[in-house]
Amino acid sequence: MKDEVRVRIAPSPTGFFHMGSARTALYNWFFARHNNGKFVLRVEDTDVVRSSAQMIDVILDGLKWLGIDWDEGPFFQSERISVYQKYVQILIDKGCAYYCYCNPNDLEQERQAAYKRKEDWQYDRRCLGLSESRRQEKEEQKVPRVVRFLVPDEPVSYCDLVHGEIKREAKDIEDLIILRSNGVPTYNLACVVDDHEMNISHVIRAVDHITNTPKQILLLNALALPVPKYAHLPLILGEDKSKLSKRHGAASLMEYRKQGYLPEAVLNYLALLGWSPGNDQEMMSIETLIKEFDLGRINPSNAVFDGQKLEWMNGQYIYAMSDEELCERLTPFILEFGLLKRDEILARRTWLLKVCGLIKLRLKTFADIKDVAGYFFVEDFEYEDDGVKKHCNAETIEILEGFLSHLDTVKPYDAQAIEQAVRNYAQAGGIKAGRIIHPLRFSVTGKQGGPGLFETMELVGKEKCLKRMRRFVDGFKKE
RNA sequence: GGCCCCAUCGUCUAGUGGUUAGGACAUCACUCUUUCAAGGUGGAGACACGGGUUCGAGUCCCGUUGGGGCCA
Repeated sequence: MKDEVRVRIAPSPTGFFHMGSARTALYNWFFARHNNGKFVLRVEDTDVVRSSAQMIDVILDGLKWLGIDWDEGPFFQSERISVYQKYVQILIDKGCAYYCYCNPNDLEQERQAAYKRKEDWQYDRRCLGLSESRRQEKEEQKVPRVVRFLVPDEPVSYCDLVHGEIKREAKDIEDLIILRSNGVPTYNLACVVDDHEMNISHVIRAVDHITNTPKQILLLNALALPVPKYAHLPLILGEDKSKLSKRHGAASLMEYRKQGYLPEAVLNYLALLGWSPGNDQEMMSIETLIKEFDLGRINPSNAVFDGQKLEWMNGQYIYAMSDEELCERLTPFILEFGLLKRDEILARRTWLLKVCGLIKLRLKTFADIKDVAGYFFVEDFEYEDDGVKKHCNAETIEILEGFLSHLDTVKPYDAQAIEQAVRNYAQAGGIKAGRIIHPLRFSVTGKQGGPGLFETMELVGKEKCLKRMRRFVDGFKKE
C-alpha cells in the first residue's frame, strides 16, 4: 500500500476548538475519505505545560460533533519524546546538527535590538565553531544547551498543491533549534518525525506553516527521509481581516453548538469557505462533499468568516428537517431554557410536534426558540415595545374586550373555528378582520409577527389565550 | 525589520486569452400573506493600480500598492 493516502491533523490542546482547526480537519477528512485513505489524529502537546484530559476532550468532542471520524490515534507527542531525541541524535551524528550553549535571553535581546534598528537578525552560528575545550568547559559548567539544525547552503523548493512552486534561499533560513534545553523537541522536528513515522502522504495544514515547510524539507533531506506532498490552506479571517482568533466571537466551534447551530450546516459552510465545487452548488450533503472534494480547487486567498451566511444556511437546514427530527434536536434547548420539563416533552409530544411545524421556518438556530416561540410555553414573555405603542389604545382594547366572550364560546377550539369566530365578530362589528387580528396576536403572543394566528391560538390553548387577552385588557385599563 | 503568502461585488465564490463578468449571503424595491418570516420577481453592487506579452487580457509576465502570515 505504498500509494495509500494518509493524512493527519495535529491540533494542540489549547482548551478550545478553533474554527480554523475544524476546517483543516474537515479538508483532511474529505481528502482521506475521497481517496479511501486514512485519517490520523495526533495531539501536539509538547508545548503545553499541562495538557489535561479535559483539553484533549475538547478536540475529540469537536470532531465527533461534526461527524468527523479518525482511523488512527489520537497519538500524543508528549509520549514520544524519546523518539524525537533519537532522530536528533542521528542528525548530530551526521554532522547536520550541533549543540548551542547561547543564553536565550541574550539572543533575544540581540534580536530585539536588531529589530529596533530595523535590521534583520539571524543566529550567527557562533556555537558551531566552538573548540572542543570550550565545549567541555560549558558542559562542565552545566550551561543549558539546545540542539540546532545546521541549515545546508542550498535553496529549497517544492510544489505546493494549493500555491504551486514555493522557493526559499538558504540564507533566509536560520539554524533552527530542534531540541530545547529541557530535551523537548520543537515543532518542526517533532512534526517531521511524526509525519514520517505515521507514513503521512499529504500534509494539509493552514498557510501559517508555509514558512516552516522549507525547514521541514531540509530536515527530511538531512534524515534521508521521503518528502510528503504539501497543501497549505488559506486562513480564516475575522471581520477585521485579521486571523480568526479567540477575540473574534466566531472562533470557537463549540460556541456554535451552544448557540444552536447544526453540525451539518457548520460543516457545509466551512467546506465552502476556501473551496468550491466549481459550480453554483451550495447546499451539499457530506456524501457529495466527499465525492466532489478536490485539493486543486482550493482558493489560495484568505477568507473572511461570514456569520450571516452560516446563519442563513443553518436556517435552511432547520427548515428541511422533519417535525420529528426538529423536535428531537430542539429538546436540549427546550430543557435549557426551562420551556418544558423532560416529562412534559414526552407527555405533550403531539402538541410539541405541531409547534415545531409551525415555527420551523422562523428558526435560524435552535436557540432562537426562546425568542421566536417562547409564548407557546410560558406566560412571562415580553411584549414588543413597538406593538405596545400600536395596540394599546382605547379603540383596540375595546375590540379585544368585545371578542373575549366570543372566543370563550368557540367549540371545538381549533384554528378553523377560531378563524370563523374572528371573522364573524369583525363582520358583525363592521370592521376589517385585520383590526381584530393584529391586536389579538399581540395580546396573545407579545409579538407583531409570527406563524398563522389561528393555528398559533389553537396551540396556545383556549384558557391561556383568554387569560392573556384579559391580562392585556386589564393592563391597559389600569393605566 | 527580514522572509513568505494573497488580491473578482460589502462577504463567500464561478471564471483557466474572446462572457452582457455568473451564483450565494447581506442590502433595496415589488409580490404573496391576517402579521413576521420564508418564497417568487427585479435592482444596485466587483476584476486594486501601472507597465508589458497578445489581434485580444479578470485570466500570462513584471512592478507598485494594499491586506495577511511567520520569525523556538
